[in-house]
Amino acid sequence: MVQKESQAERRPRGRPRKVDPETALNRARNAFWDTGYAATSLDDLSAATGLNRPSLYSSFGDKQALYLASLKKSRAELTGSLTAALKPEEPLRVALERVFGAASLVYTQGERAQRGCFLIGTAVTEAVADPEIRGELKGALDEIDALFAARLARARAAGELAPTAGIDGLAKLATATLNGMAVRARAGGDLDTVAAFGEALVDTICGPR
Amino acid sequence: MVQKESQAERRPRGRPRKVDPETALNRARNAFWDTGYAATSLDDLSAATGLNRPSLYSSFGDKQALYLASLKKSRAELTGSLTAALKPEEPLRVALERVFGAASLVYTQGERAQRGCFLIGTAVTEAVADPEIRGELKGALDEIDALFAARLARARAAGELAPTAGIDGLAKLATATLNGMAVRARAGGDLDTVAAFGEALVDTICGPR
DNA sequence: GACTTAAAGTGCGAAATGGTACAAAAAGAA
DNA sequence: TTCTTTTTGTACCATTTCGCACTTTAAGTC
Repeated sequence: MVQKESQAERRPRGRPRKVDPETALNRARNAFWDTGYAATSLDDLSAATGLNRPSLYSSFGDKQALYLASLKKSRAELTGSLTAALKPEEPLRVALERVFGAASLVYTQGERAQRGCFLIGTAVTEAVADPEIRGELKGALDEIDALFAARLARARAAGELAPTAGIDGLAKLATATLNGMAVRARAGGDLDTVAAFGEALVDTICGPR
Repeated sequence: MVQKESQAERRPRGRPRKVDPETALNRARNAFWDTGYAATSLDDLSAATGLNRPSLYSSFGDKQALYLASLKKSRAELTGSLTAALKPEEPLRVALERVFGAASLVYTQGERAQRGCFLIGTAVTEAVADPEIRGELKGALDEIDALFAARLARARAAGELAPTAGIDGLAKLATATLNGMAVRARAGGDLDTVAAFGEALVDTICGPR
């Protein structure tokens, strides 16, 4: 039988949660984002989320499961916002500038220090030893390649790019540029330094302004 | 007084080393390369080098010092081979193809799995929490930018590039491409996949073949 | 052969880490 | 009020980890 939810704040049965799983996951992800998977202890995660270890376990499983949930969420957010930012109703240059401008801002934010992209900053190191993380990372990167390629193909069809433009190659260059920006942000490069990568790529694809 | 070394294999005073520091450092670096700084324990390093923990300590200091030595060595090797590969006597395309071809090969090698670039695979994660690692990483990246930029400026002066070409931007794109290739390799991308990034960049800079 | 030097090897200890068993608490349901 | 349900909180355990004190070994030197 389907339960009817007359009101959204219908309380479940037992003791109420101290913090809802969504924000707990966000906080845990922030902890991983700062220090990486291996260097982030369960005590760190407990302090970051406000949940003690047993509560973390009952909500997310062990440390690796919690990290994988963070990783999948980041991947979903990333591809989602990229899809939205690349919307085809605008000129290619506008879309690309929005993508790389937004990336510059996000990558150079952070309380402790600039953190770059979650995937680049945390999953890349773990990918060699953990096949599941590796697969998730590869899936995300391939997806980003495909999103750029689709948008570039559309631009070429609209006459914004030369008919001979190598769509797949340019798309890979766009993904690599995002990667390079994330790396540079974590290395401490300031906003202008990071943004310069995006501008260089946009100029390369769309021609100098 | 300067000590005269009549023969190169002049033995020092005490018990001979089981393994010379150079190869020990290489082996330790390999261990870090696979699993990253945080996830590589002193026992792992001991097993990898063949030295027990006290010997590691007396030779290199603590774990962080050993890692920093690995990092600095990798940086030196990287900039050194990049300088050599970019030698100006050849056409720009040849030099760039050698750089990115060699990177593809190196990045997709590894016993456990493909390991990419040492800096990207290990230092990027640690850079946020460790200012010393961050500084070393930033120094390496800026140096790579500068090496590419110098070579591109020379090519432009030689008429291989348009006089209007944005040297600094293209150099940053080249560095970002290397970063992206390292990321992709660690994500499990095969040699052709990784090499495609380099080819896309070379075509972009030098024009399609 | 006795002495010195420098490295290897053994073993310990304090702390941190991942994980869990079990009790206490906070809510709704009967 | 009593019972059920679900989460929180406490305490604990086994293992790992980093680091070091101390002994032993292998060489050269006198």
